[in-house]
Amino acid sequence: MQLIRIHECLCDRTRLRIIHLLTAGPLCVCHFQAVLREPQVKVSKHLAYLRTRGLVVAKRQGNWMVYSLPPRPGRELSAHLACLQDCAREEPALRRDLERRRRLAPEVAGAAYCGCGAPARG
Amino acid sequence: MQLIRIHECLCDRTRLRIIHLLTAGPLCVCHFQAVLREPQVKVSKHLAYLRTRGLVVAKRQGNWMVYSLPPRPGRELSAHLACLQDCAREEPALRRDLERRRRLAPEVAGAAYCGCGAPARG
DNA sequence: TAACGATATTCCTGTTGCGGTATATGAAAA
DNA sequence: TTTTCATATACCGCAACAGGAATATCGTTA
Repeated sequence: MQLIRIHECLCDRTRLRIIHLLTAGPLCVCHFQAVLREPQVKVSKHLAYLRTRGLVVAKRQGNWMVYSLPPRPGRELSAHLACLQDCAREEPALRRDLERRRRLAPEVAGAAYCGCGAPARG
Repeated sequence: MQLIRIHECLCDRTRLRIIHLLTAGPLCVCHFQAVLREPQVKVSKHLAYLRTRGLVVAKRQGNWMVYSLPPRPGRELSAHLACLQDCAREEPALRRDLERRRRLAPEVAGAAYCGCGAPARG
C-alpha cells in the first residue's frame, strides 16, 4: 500500500528534511546542498529515492534539476504532508532548515521560483 | 528526532497494521495473531520493536501480554495516529483487520477489554 | 568540438531489518 | 514440582539501505 511507501520515504532524516523543505516550494539540488549542508551525492541519491517512489517530481532547468512535490499529491500524501508541517513547527532542526532556505538568494523565496540561478517566470 | 522513529515504526506493513489495530483499543498477542494471520514470532518481534521505540506499551495479564498505545502519546504521535486513522478508511487491508477484530470474542469489542481470556474489568 | 558546471550513477562497505527455526522465559495448572 | 500455555529471545541467512569515493552523464559555454 502507498502508506508504507510514504513512511519508508520519511523514515530517513535527510529525506524528511528534503520533503519538509519542499512544502515551502521547489528547490534545486545545489540549494538542497546549501540548506541541508550535506554532500552532493547524498542529496542526489535521496532525491532519486524519493523520485522513484513518487514523493517528488523533477524537471530540468538548464543545468539544474528542480525538485518539487507532486502537483496533485494523493489523499494519503496530502494528509501526511499536513501532518509533517504540523509536527515540524516543534522540531528545531526542521525550523532551522526553513530559516536557511529563506536566507538563500532572494528569488528562491518567492513561490514563482523555477530554478537555481534562473529568474522566476510565473 | 522522534518523527524519524515514528516513521521507522510505520514503514513496515505488519507494524502499520498493529498500530492501526491498537487505535481501536488494546489487544493481546494471540489476538494479533488471529487478526493479522501472522505467526507468533513475527507478531512478537514487531511488538518488541514498537515497544522499545515507545509506540506501544505492554502489561502482563496472567499468561497474556496486553499491548496498547501509550496512555498519553506525545503531540507528534497523536498527530500521526490521527493521520493513520484518516488514511486507513481507504485501505482495504486495514479495514479488513478492523472487521476481523470486531468478530473476535465479544469481550474484545468493548473498550474495557483487559486481556485475552480475562473478563473485562472497568 | 572541447571544457565546464550541475547532477546522476556505480562500486564498495558496514549496518539494519525482516523472516524463519529453534529455544528460552514466565505464569498458571495439574 | 512437572507440565502446559502464552510469549519472548537467540541465531541465521538474506535483502535493503546509508554513506563515501570515483566516475559518468548531460546541457551549456567557450
